[in-house]
Amino acid sequence: MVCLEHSYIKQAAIFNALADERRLRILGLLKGCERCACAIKESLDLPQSSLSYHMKILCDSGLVYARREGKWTYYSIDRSGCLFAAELIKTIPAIDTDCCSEQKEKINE
Amino acid sequence: MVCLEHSYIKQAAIFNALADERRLRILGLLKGCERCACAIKESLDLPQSSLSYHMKILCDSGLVYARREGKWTYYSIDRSGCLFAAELIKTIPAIDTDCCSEQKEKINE
DNA sequence: ACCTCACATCCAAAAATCTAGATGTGTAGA
DNA sequence: TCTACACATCTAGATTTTTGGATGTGAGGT
Repeated sequence: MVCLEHSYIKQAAIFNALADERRLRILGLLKGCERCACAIKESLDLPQSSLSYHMKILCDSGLVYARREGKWTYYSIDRSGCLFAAELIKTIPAIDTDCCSEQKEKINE
Repeated sequence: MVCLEHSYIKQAAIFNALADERRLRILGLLKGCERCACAIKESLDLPQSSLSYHMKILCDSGLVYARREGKWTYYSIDRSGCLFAAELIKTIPAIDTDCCSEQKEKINE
């Protein structure tokens, strides 16, 4: 059983990685295909250092996986990280609500 | 069919609302039960104006619903907003990947 | 009408994030 | 070993976000 209380900071890091238009665009580019930094850089038209900055945020959050091959770095979606993120967000709407049942009774009055 | 390309900004706003430890904590408090601002304020030990600021971000993102009753404002999870967010994040891991099939063939060589 | 309460909004300062040029690091080829 | 390349990291400045006290607003209560 995971203690959500102590993982809010980690959760926030994941959502923060998703909270940027360019990073979402990068994730879109990585859908299904590994790409090297230079390819992403050209697609998004970003300075190299800026791309590197955003890639680091995505990798640190666990959403993206980086693989070094010679001079190139290939990035790809980290499936397990993304599945974790999807699980996280599923817990938020709280479709199955058990707390505050007394309040529900109030509403039903 | 939704054009994801043009909705990255809206998506980013939703994830941005989730990209903060305190806001996640607030969503945790709201799981299943409506709460008034003062209750949340006491749980999180935040100045009133600061709480109001975070509640506005959550409401603007569509994740939380605010209801006025007399002097009090009651907040609750906006289920449809959260379901939309869950749908969004589901599209990111790209479990079903169709693009770049030529690259997959390369890998299989 | 006046007061208080619950909350929203304003505002200036503080903190965090982002940008992009400069520099550093590791790899590969000559 | 020298050079070029691909990318990471550093850095200072720009921009954005957050904070929290002050103030505004609307709903009761007296």
